[in-house]
Amino acid sequence: MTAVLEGKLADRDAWTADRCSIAKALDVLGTRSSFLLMREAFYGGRRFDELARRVGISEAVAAARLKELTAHGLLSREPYQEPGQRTRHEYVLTDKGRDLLPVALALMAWGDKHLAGDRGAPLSLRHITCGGDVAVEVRCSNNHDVPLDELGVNVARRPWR
Amino acid sequence: MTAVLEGKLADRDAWTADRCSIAKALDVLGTRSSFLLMREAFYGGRRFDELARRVGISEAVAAARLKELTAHGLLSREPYQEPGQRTRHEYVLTDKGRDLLPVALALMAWGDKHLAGDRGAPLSLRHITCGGDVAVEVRCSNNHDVPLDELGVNVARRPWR
DNA sequence: ACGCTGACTATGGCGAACGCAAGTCAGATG
DNA sequence: CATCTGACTTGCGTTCGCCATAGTCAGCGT
Repeated sequence: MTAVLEGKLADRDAWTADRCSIAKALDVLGTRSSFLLMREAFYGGRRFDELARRVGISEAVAAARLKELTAHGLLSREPYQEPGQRTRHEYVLTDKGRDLLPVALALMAWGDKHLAGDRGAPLSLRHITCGGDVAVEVRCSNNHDVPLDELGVNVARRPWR
Repeated sequence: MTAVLEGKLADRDAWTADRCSIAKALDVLGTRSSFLLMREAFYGGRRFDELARRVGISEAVAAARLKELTAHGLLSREPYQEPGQRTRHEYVLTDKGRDLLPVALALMAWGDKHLAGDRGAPLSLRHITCGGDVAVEVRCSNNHDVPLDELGVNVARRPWR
């Protein structure tokens, strides 16, 4: 019960996953603290010490991770000023960072299902404009739910250039 | 532009994400090598040295990670025997491991979009029973696509007990 | 000019993750 | 019985991620 490797991929010894996007993504989000900082950004966290505190990491680590995340373009460091306060910087989600939402929610859903204790999932998600429950789904363009054994993996055709 | 924290969650100082399922999931899948081993399992990898080689990690690390992944119930270690060969063990996906598919595909999609080089996404996915392209989507029960700013986050009601 | 505060930086130390190289072990084959 | 091979284990050294503590720095308010 695995994915179906099609075309050239069928011969498992004829290729390696060296350009794998999963591996590249893990290089960017390699650490627990990076990912949890993104979680806080989704929840609206913006200020340095707030992010560090909520994630539960030291300020030194927060500084290092935030530097990486901004360097990779997941967050951007923007100046802001509260009245009567001096200019400071806040960390806001970029489009690239926002696109991680399905990853975060998929991970949350998996944890809710398989790791939550007796008390079940701590949070629930709903679509505020219609009230419906929210889930992450693997779907095809004909709107079928796609289980692993119906997932075909191919070498992508080279985009025209 | 963030998620909408509703109910008790609205006061960001009144709670911490201490039971967060994302954090728990990251504790299990904390390392790059763990996750890449799961990727290989999705692709059908089963044997020890095959998994280690394809992920590109040393056998020592592979042994340690596979032990963790089986302990956490994402893989199970099953005996098998090829004709004329002695009994060996292979690592096969459990339901719990298979449920990580949305996470893996979401991560792949993100990497494809934001990290792939000039040559674009290396792999493409299709639904083998209908031919449609496959994607990971954040959807509500009324089938709307849910962007971050329409995502409401609430404290889950305690399941009855 | 001085203090205060938020946002970092610096230093030291620890354990975890990893690679490399070498060693072990079980059992089918000859 | 000796060999061979896949599946590990062991040992060593390095790097990484992290914490704790302490220090720096900028600029607003007084």
